[in-house]
Amino acid sequence: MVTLRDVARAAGVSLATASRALSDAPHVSATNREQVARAAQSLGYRPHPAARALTTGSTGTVGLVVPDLANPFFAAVAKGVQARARETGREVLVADTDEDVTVEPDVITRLADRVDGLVLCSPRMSADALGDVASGGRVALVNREAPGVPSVSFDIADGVRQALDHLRALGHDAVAYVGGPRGSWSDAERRAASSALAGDALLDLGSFRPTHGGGVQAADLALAAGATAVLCFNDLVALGVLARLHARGVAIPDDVSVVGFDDVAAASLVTPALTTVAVPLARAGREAVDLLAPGGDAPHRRLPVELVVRSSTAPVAPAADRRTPRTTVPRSTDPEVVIR
Amino acid sequence: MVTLRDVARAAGVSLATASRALSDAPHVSATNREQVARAAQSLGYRPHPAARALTTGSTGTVGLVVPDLANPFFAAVAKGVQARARETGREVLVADTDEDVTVEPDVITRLADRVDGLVLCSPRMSADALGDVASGGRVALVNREAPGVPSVSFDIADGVRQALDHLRALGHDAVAYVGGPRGSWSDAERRAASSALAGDALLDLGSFRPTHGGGVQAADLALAAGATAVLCFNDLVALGVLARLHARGVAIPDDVSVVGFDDVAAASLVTPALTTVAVPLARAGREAVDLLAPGGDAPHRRLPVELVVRSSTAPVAPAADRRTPRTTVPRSTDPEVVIR
DNA sequence: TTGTAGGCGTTATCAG
DNA sequence: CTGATAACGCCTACAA
Repeated sequence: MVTLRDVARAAGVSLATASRALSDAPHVSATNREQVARAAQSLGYRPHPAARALTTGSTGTVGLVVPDLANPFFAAVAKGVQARARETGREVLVADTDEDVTVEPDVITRLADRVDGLVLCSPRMSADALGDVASGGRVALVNREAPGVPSVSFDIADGVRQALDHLRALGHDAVAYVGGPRGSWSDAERRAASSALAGDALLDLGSFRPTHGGGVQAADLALAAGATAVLCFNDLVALGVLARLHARGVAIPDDVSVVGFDDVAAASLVTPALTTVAVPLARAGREAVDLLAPGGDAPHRRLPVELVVRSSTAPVAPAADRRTPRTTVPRSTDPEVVIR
Repeated sequence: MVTLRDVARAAGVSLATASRALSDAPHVSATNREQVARAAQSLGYRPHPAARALTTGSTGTVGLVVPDLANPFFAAVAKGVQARARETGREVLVADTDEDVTVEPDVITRLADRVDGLVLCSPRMSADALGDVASGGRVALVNREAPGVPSVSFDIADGVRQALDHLRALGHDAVAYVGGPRGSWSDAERRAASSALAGDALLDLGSFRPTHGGGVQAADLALAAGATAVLCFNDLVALGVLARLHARGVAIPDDVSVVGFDDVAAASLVTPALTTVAVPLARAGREAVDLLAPGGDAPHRRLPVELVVRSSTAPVAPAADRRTPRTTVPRSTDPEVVIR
């Protein structure tokens, strides 16, 4: 391995001068600066990260904690974090909690010592615990807000409003809400917004796992409740609703309209393409790493969202025109079912 | 910050003893060992990673380079890497090349100095370049093989065989292959296998981008070629094929059968559910981090794959029964289209 | 078994 | 402007 010592020797200067030259600090003659640069170049010198970290106290890496890397929502945020970190010359250390709240503190501590700052995406832990963590060093939240901790979240209330306005404009008066996990910050936001906007007009179907399966489960409830439109916690759930409604013989969007949240890649690829509230995931990731910079207080950035209307929503059909859902649904592994 | 020095002082022993005690090295009296442990515990001592790295030369982190974190294939591998690293007490530093071959070397060098080992997933760079990189330190490949470099890949040939056998058993004789990117190692594997197995009986549709869009494009070609079954480079492509065939009014699996590769999550959620070759992605990630251990030579592990038959494949229909594809396809944003 | 001391590669402080 | 030199926190011969 080639050290700064080697470079200094090759350039015929002292260690100190070499160091200053390379970190283009002031007080270095132009000639020396160049000598050193040349020597470093030709020797292929690369500063030792650990040594640098030891003296400066800065590691040049940011940490990222997500519940599940395989979830497209978090993957998108991770891409943003990664991209911004790279642009600013930092590396990113990721940790996946596997959706397990109880490991969050452990994961965070393990990472904390190795990074300059920590981006916590959708942490499930309590606001208090979050406060403690944040007091230990620079932390930024994504898709979660907590007092005293910088965060970048989304204007969920506005997203709900856009979705509801859209549905109302199409004539839907019986719209159901498929909730996300209890205790989830972003579900609370959606609920608060929707009840403020629609009040009792909204059929609350309850809380579901934020997965395809959760949507399947919710779809039957929506049907039983006589909903003509369904607003879902996220796209994965919406996809599950779509699949189940289809299996039960209800036409989308003719018989019922479905709206998702997030605008994950799959939303636009599915048939019918999903109407959903697009959320700037990657941008959130990028901004979060910028919030890690020591700048002053704890800003709460709220990114704008936008309803993208695709094919899963349409004007309400008169009740008489709606097919009645099948009560028996064929096994999904049976090829016969899936003909369309 | 609490250092080893503090712990030693609190325990009433020297630095060296404290160090030995904590790394449970031999030659430490039981009492001292316990004293130190207690002190460390109560002070909340955590060894400084950089300092440790500086002396030991080992960072306790593994690097992971993937083309695209948002691609479910790579996300699954990343989860495996992450899980295994965590189990073995290491952290993972990820880098996303954004599918850009030209940045691979740069990304790799930047990471190399900060990690004990590097997992390269589906690198696009040349075998030679790969060899150079690997010579610089411990490297393991995933979904790619190169002489002299440890790797874990998949038994692609067997996957192709299983898919082709399945299709043949269903009576398909006109099966088309939708290829992946030129120069891709795994596409080369598929091609080699399929031509060895089916020879001219297989209609080679050419190379396509390994995305939904690539599949859309390929679908029309498959129709024009009169294929009754389509084998795709991966699931994303297969999903594109499905969507396009559907849009053109051809029934799946009645009119044409479609097979994917990878068994990404979306494959089982879509309607009709996709028949595909399941590949142990997470396991590959895990095994790759195990290959990073200094053990001897350069093993090439080849993981078994398995065809999972779902609803996108069925026996060939007599030609007379097949609908003729639409020649005009409605805009995908038109809700009318997507009724099913 | 224990402690002392040197060194890992850098940066930063201080005299020159 | 430059060069010794002292940290940074930890590990590990080596000596006691």
